[in-house]
Amino acid sequence: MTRTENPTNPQVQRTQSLMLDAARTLLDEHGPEAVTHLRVAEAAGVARATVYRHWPNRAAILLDLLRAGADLRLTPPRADLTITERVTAALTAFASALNGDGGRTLAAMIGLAEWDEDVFAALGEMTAFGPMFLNGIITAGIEDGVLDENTEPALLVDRLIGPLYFRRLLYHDLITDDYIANLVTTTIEPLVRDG
Amino acid sequence: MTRTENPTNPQVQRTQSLMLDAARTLLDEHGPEAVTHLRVAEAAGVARATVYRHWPNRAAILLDLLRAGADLRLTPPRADLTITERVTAALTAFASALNGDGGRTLAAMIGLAEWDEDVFAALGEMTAFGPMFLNGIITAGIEDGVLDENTEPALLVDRLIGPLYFRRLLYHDLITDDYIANLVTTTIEPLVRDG
DNA sequence: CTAGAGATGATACGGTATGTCTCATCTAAG
DNA sequence: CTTAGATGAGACATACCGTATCATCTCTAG
Repeated sequence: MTRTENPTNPQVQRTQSLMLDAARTLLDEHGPEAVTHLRVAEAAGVARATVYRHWPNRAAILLDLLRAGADLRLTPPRADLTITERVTAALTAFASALNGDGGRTLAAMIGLAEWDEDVFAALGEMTAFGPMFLNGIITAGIEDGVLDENTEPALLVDRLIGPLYFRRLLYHDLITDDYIANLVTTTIEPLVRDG
Repeated sequence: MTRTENPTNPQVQRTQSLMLDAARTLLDEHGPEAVTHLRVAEAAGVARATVYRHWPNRAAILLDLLRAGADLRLTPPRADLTITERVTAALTAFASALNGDGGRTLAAMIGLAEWDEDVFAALGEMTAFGPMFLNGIITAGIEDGVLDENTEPALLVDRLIGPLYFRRLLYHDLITDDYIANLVTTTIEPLVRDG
């Protein structure tokens, strides 16, 4: 088995792209256990040996797949919005990722991360940005005197994001705008100075 | 393959218990993918055919395993406690389940439930009791006039339990009493009448 | 206690997946 | 055009899977 080494080679990029697309479809439709060298090769129209040349084992395929799923893009918070509006915007972007393919990917990662530290690390990278982003909004709110000064940003982030994960992962619910609005109102409002 | 039929037979109970113990160890140590007929048979000191006689496929083994993990026992809420104390007690019991083997079982189920509706149903059964229990405490609090009358019990349950799942599943954190205390205080206090 | 029903152990079998290897063919770049 | 490198096709040994058979063991009815 000669390993593939040159990532700039367009031939390599093309076959790798084919395989990753096939692997992603397999993951979405049948779960992590379906992502196997044989099935990826068949789905991608590629020789089985080629899949082995790119990834020595199944975990490596999944890792590449999961890392690519970490494309949560949040627009910077606009200064002209209230703290409630800024938090709502962040959670809405977050929820749309959870409602889409990101939710399934996340569920798969949670199941794997418990026994695979590489997946756990990838899970950390993938999910770190959202909470960090929210933390920034909250910290700014405290410094600006808009939020109660005794607020613990980290805990508040958990209290805002936790319910979204909870509903998505355990009930397979879609997160609606109404849900986010109620969550933000009940969670943030008591912390807003005066009001 | 002659299927095993009589569950009262002590011989059946003994071998089944051996196999389930072995399967649980495999699940805890190596994850759901390690729970296979062959490995269960080897670990249990049982013939491979016997494992097939009890469960036709791997999903069936996992289901029996996961269902057995749903033994969350909560003591009835005591009337002499405040609403905060009652919620804290419930969350503490809940957290200790998450901190123990229940956390890994839950992570495994979340990963599987996305693509297996039987596991999803089992997940629902397993996790329904905690929220229902909390919901009862909260509803009683509202009826007694202790909590704000505009409180939505279902959302409040999400806001209390969601953060626990979030920290356990995504960060592999142990849930401490301090964390629960802070969570309950910040979440419940604004809803308590007068105070 | 004994006889019979049922459960298990041991083993065999075909089918399939896995991981590696070889070599012919194809593609990209000088 | 030439050549290094990547892929396709297939072979190969190994391992796992699901099923079947039959002897042996265990429980229970009588």
